[in-house]
Amino acid sequence: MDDQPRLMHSTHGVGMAGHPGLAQHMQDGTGGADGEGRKQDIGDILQQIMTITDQSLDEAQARKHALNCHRMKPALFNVLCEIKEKTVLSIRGAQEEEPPDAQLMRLDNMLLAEGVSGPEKGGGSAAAAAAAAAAGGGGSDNSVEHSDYRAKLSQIRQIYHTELEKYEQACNEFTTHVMNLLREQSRTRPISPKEIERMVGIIHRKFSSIQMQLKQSTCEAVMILRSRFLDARRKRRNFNKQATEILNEYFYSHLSNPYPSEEAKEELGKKCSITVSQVSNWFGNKRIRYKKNIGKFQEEANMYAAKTAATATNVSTHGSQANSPSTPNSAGDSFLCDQPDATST
DNA sequence: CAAAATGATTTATA
DNA sequence: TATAAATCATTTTG
Repeated sequence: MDDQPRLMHSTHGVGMAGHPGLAQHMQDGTGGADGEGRKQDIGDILQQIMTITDQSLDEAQARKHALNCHRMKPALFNVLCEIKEKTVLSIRGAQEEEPPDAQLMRLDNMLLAEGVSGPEKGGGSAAAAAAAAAAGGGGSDNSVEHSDYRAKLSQIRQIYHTELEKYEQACNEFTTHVMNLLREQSRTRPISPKEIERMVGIIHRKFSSIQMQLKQSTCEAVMILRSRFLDARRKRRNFNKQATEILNEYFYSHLSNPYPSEEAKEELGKKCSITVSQVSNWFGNKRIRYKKNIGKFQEEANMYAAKTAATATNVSTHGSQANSPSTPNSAGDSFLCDQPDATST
C-alpha cells in the first residue's frame, strides 16, 4: 500500500517538472515587472509538485489543496499542457504491439487439454470418488490408480485457480489504484486518458507475465504427475503365462513372417485379454530380441515347434508323433534382414 | 542385491 | 503409418 505511490513518483513525477525552458517561458508571458519574485514563486510550486509524493499522506493532501488554490495554478497548468503537447509525439512512438505470445498459448492449450483450466467437473474430491465408482467391475486395478491421479490433478487445479484469482484481484486492485492516482494527479498536471490507458496496459502485461509463471509451474506439476501416475512403464505387469504361451505359439509358428495382420492381432488380443497395441508391442519386442540373439531363443523355438507339431498331429492323426522337432531356424526367415553375430553354439 | 527379462515408450526410417 | 532400434522403468530370477 505504501509502495504504489512511490512507483508512480518514479515513473511520472520527475520527467515533466524538470523542463529546462520553463522558467524562461513563464517570464516571457508575464511581462516581467516584478519578474524575479514570480520566478521564485513558480520555482516553489514546481518544487512542491516534485516532492509531493515524498511526503506523508495528510501532508501531501494539504499541500495539494494549497497548490490547487494557488493563484498561479491555472497558468502553470496551461504551460504544462503546452509542454506535454510537444513531447507527446515521443510517447506515441513507443507503442509496441505485442502479438499473442506463442509460449503462453502453448501453456494455455496444455492446461486446457489436461483439464486444469477448463470447467471443473464435480466438486473437488467428489470427482475422484465418482470416477472410482463409475468404473466398477472390469479394470478395477486401473481405475484405483486413475482416481488417485484425478484427486491429485484436482488438487493442482484448485491451487491454480486460487492463485489465478488472487493475481486477477491484485491486478484489478492495483489498476484501479493507479487510475485513481492518475486521475487525481491530472488535476495538477496534464494526463490524457490515452496515457492512463497505456499505463493500464503496462500493468496488465506485468501481471500476465506473472500469470505465465504460474501457468508454467502448473504445467510442470501436471507433467510430473502424469509421469508419476500415467506412464505405463511405471506400473508394468508381466502378461500371464497363458497369454505368453499363445503369443509365443503364434510367433514361432509364423517365424518366417512374424507380422500378424490387424485381424490376427485383434484375435490374439482377445485370446490373451490384452489390447491390440499390447500385441503389437509384444511382437515388436519379440522380433527385435529374437533377431538380436537367435541362439538364446533356440531352446524356446524348439519347444514351441514341438508343441505346435504335437497338437497338429494330435488333431489330425492321434497316433504317430515321431516328427523330430525340426529347428525352424533357417527356414526362410525373410524378416531376418542381416544377421548379427549369433553368439554361442 | 545385481543381472536378466520384459512390457512400454521414444526416435528414426522407409 | 507401421516397424526397427534404442531406451526406460519395472518385475523376476539366481
